[in-house]
Amino acid sequence: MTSSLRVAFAGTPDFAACALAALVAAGYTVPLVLTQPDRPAGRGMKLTASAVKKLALAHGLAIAQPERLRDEAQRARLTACHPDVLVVAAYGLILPPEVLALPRLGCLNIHASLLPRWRGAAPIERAIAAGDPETGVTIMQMDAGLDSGPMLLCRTTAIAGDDTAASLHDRLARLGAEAIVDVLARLADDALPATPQPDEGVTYARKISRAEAEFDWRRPGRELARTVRAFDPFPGAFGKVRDTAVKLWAAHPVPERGEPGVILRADGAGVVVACGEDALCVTELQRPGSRRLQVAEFLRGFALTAGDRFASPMAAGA
RNA sequence: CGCGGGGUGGAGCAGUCCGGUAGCUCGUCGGGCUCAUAACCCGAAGGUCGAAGGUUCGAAUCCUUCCCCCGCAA
Repeated sequence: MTSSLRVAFAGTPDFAACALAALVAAGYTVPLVLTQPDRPAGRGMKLTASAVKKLALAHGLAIAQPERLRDEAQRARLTACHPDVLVVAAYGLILPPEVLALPRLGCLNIHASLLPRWRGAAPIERAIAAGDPETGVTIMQMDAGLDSGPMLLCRTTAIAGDDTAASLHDRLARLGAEAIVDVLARLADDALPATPQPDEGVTYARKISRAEAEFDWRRPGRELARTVRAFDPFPGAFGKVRDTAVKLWAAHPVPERGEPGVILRADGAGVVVACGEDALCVTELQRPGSRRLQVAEFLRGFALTAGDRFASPMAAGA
């Protein structure tokens, strides 16, 4: 690799780390890596470095972890490293206009959806939950809006019936990494036209909240089944039975009917819960303190039977 | 010191508060019943009760330290 591009990087979680790894592997000079400050996280709330920071440390790259980028002082190190381009992936900070204008070739963002669909925070989860047949990654030139900049390159992938947020995340992270390397190679040749995002088809992928992880059983089983996959591994769809929050990790819709939330059957084949339309057959679950278990094993330690019912969060909140 | 649950034959759990060498469901193996079966009946194998130390005549059970798994909260 003989590229002379100086590629600064800004990102935080695994999705971003995957891209950074690809840039390093491709031989680019990465003069500075921006990532979120270490935060208390996980059990014990210990201060934890981001995935990007760990990778940067492993490669001996310079790291900056500003709280914000509004002040000149906070941008000092970025300015000083004179990047040709700044690659941004799931960074978690708003880039002010001054930063967007700083690199000679601008700022490129790796976004995990086929823009303009699913702009925003949780594109992977929303695409699965919505039942999209396919999704992908988009490399775009960043502008002042939220994921609204002109597109340089898209890579698509079909969403399989058994894809979870985890599996799709990993696939998109790899696609994104390949795509950004591809774009940078062509960017140098100035051979990459930017396509403005169409006004049609814009949707926003709002952040996944804990509240929506608790199932409203009045929704169709088909939707709930997709949500189970969309919320795996985080935050994990769950329902409350016998005063216990039971997480649902695998489920499929079945053509049965009943009062929403009521368990129609519970055996080694699955726990069948009635929904708004059809029913949901849950085949992998987890109770607090325990691990994920296949139904048969789960039922040995937590006896659910026909007639038990999952609580309805909406009714309780009203 | 963020809060909390748990590690018991291959799997999932009970027993731990009120110490006395372990039980349930399932699986496995053998036999039986049956046209047949993932069903049913009879029998068997299989556990240093996460690790180390301590208290005790005696510890899965009480005390100390450590390792591992997980839920909440971020």
